[in-house]
Amino acid sequence: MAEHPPLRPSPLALTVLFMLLGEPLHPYEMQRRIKLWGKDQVVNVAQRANLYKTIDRLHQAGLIAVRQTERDQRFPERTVYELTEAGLRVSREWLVEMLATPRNEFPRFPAALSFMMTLGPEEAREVLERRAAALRETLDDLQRVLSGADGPLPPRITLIETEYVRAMTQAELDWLCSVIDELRSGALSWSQAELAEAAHQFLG
Amino acid sequence: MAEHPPLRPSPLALTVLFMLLGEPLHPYEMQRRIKLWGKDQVVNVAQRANLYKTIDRLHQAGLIAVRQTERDQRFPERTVYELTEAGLRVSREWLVEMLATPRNEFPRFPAALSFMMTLGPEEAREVLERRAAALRETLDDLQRVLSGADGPLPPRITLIETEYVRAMTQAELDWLCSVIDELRSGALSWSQAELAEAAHQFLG
DNA sequence: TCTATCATGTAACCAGTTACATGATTTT
DNA sequence: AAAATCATGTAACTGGTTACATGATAGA
Repeated sequence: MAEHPPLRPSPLALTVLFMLLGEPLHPYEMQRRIKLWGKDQVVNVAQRANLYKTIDRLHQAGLIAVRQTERDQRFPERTVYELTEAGLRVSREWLVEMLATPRNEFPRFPAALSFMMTLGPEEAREVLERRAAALRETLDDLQRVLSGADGPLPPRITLIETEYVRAMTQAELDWLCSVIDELRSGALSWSQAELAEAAHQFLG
Repeated sequence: MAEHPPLRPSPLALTVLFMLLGEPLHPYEMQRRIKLWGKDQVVNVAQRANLYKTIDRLHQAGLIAVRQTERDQRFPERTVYELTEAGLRVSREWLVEMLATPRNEFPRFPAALSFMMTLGPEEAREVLERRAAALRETLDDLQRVLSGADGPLPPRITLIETEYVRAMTQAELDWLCSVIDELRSGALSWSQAELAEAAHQFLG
C-alpha cells in the first residue's frame, strides 16, 4: 500500500467526492453536472485547471481511483475516476466539519471596509451605491431561480444553498442601504482631522 | 528602472499599503498595529509567513520601498518599509475596486450545504445546531466590542467593518434558526428515494 | 465557409499555510 | 529557575489562477 499524502478539505474537493457517490465519472462530466445543477455558483469550477489539480490530489491521497481510461475517437482521452472506501469516509467527515464549524475565510469586502475612512463620506457613499446596485442584480437572478421561473423546481433541499446565498445577499444589501442612508443624512460622518486625533489616542 | 511584476490585490496587501500611509514601518510593527486595532479579525495576519511574502511581493512590484534597515541589538535586524508613489495610487484603486465590486469567493459553507441532502434530516439538524451555537458565541464577542464594554469607543467609522461582520453573522444565525425550525417541524424534509427520483429526471 | 461554442486538457505562475527556528523578556 | 510569551523571521509545501493549446461541431 502506497503512502498517501494528507489532504485538506476544500469546497471543490468535497464536490468531486460527492459527484462520484453515485457512479464513476470523468473530469469533464463532473464539471458538466456541477454546472447543470447550478452548483457552479457555490464551487469554483470555472477555472478547470483547479478541477484537474484537485482530482489529482484526491487521487494521490487515495480518496479516488482510476476506474478506466476511455478512448472515444472524437475526443481526447478521458480518465474515469471512482470513489474509494477512504474517499467515502473522508467525504462524510469533511461534510460534517464544514457544516458544523464556522471559519473565518477573510473575504475582501470587510478588509476594504476597514479603510473606507480614508475616502470622504461622499465618495464612500458613491462607491457603496455601486456595490448595492450589483447586489440587486444578483438578488434578482437568485429570486428567479428559486421561484421556478426557469422550469419546474426540484425538491427544495437540493436548492438549500441557493436559499442561503439569497438570504446572505439580501442581508448585505440591507446593511449597505442602511449605511448609505446614514451617509446621505450625515448621521455617519467623519473628518481626517478627527481620525488623526483618534489615532493619536490609540498609539500614544 | 527595474521591471515590476504585476500584483493582484488581496486583503493583506491592501492592509500593508494602508498601514504605511502615515509613516514607514517594519513588518512586526504592522502586525502589532493590525492586532492592536482589532483588524486581525478581517485580515489574516495570524500566519506571519504570509505577511512577509506579501510584503516581499509589494516590494518586487514597486509599491513599497525599503526605507532603512534598523539594528537594535536586542532584536533581529528589522527592515523598515515606506509607501511609494505607485503604492499610494494603487492602494486607492484597490480600495475602490474591493468596495464597489462584489465577488464570489466560494466560501466552504454553501458548498457543503449543497450536499447536506446526503445526511438525514435528523443529522442535518444536529449539525446545523452546532454551527448556530458557534455563531452565537462570535456574535456575543462582536456585541461586546461594539458596545464599548472593552474601553472607550473610537469614532464609529473605524469600527464599520465590525458592524458589517456583526450584521452578516446575525443574518446567518437567523437563517440557520429558521432552517433548524423547519427541520424540527418536518416542514423541510426529504428521503433518499425521492432524491434519486429527482436526479433521474434531471439527468435523463 | 467563417465564427462561435463545446469539449478537453497542460504549463507556468501566483498566493497562502504549516512547520520550523531562535534569542529576549516577563511572569510564576 | 522554569515556563510562558514576545519578537522576529525562513523553508517547504499545498492550493488556486492565468494563459495557452487543440480539434469537433453547430449556427449564420
